[in-house]
Amino acid sequence: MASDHTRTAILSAAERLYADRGFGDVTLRDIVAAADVNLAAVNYHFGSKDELIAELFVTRSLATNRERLNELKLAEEAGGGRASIDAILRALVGPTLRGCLGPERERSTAARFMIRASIESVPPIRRIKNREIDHLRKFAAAMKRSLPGRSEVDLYWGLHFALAMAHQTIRDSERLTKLSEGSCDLNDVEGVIDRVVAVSVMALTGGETKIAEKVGAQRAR
Amino acid sequence: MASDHTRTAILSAAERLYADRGFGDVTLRDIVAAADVNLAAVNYHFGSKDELIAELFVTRSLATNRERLNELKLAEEAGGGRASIDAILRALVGPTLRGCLGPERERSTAARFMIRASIESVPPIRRIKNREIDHLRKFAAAMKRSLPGRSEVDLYWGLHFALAMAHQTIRDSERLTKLSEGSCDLNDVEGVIDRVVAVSVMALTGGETKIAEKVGAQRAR
DNA sequence: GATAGTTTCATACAATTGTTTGAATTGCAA
DNA sequence: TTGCAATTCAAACAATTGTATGAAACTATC
Repeated sequence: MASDHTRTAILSAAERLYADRGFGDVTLRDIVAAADVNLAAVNYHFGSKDELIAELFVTRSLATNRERLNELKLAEEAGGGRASIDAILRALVGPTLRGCLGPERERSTAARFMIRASIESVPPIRRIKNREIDHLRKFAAAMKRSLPGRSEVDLYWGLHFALAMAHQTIRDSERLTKLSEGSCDLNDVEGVIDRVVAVSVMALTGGETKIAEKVGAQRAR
Repeated sequence: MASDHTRTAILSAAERLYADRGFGDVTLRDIVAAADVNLAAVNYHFGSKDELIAELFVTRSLATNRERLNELKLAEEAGGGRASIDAILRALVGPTLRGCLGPERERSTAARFMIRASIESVPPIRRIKNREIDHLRKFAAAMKRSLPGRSEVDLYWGLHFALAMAHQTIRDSERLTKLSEGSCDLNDVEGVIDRVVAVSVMALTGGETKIAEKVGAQRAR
């Protein structure tokens, strides 16, 4: 490989086009035109369109996961091996939200690409997301250390809900903005993170009896 | 229209195929083959493929919205015009979750179709979802009546988070099952609803000071 | 039972798409 | 320079897809 020029030109053109127009209506011809390379170059360098998309997604995905684990490590070190549940959840949802939210005009191509990936969910990306579980398991383990008294089921539900709130906020920030007529400030990223974390922490700690009673009562029906 | 036979055959074949195999790889030819009608029938009866998909989705969507509003009305009548926040949120997320969750083998075609629609988010469906805001506004109004002391921003966030938890649970129940190695019982639909509602209620009531402090502190940075 | 309107049908259209091919070009090492 | 591998290129391939067409079949009304 003399110089990655063609390869990187394809990658960045593809990321930008997918970010701008979605996976649905961007063709390889659009990409090679924007990258100013030959059509066959995509298959030569990546094998197929899906593998190109996959490479784009794994790159950004691994970066986010690294940030998450790094924040988790810092939190655990600060807590002498046991991080607070607040810090754990913050490490989980913080990098994703910071990466995708914020003033629309300031959003990087990478951010917009990841938002698209979150909304459209095309097959090659779905396949990769399915392998994300090992990564999440590390957070589940940390949560278990942080809240040893809590049942595993509750922890998993808490983790699930935290991710749900974060992802839906990314995916559908527009709806919340419209619904609230702009009064919910999605540009205040740290404020959003605080909200998601606060609710998640409450789900995992505050409502112990409440949830246990309700779910118990439900099951006994 | 002598008999809707062709029309309904197309609708139910399409719903089943989309439910089973997703929007991505079901063609009009697949649908007409399954419905045992002519290819041109789709364009004749629906105008276009997208309009067919739209009709499928609006039908199910309106049904869910009716259920939601009905539950809301019952709750408000029971509370003398002011429903409890618990009941409001239950009316919001209950119908959707009941419609889409439950034992996989017992799921109706309609349920599986709506799960697909939630996962794949194809353009005609996205367009319809964007018009859902008026419907949600009714729940926001009910919540406002139920929790007059709460700021509107908090209410919108609570509504947003409730829907986030419900939808992510539908969209990604598989991940939660795998992550928890089956210990999170997603077949206990009422139990799931209880969890979502309980967390949402806590988000809207329990943590008032906590969230206010945190968000406030954050904003002051 | 003729007629007008509706519905069905086979077929073709037109455009798009990812992929492949084989030759040309380039870059680098011997 | 020569030779070889890597890369680029134009062109074509092959398959799919939604849609349009115009004739045929059907239905119900008068």
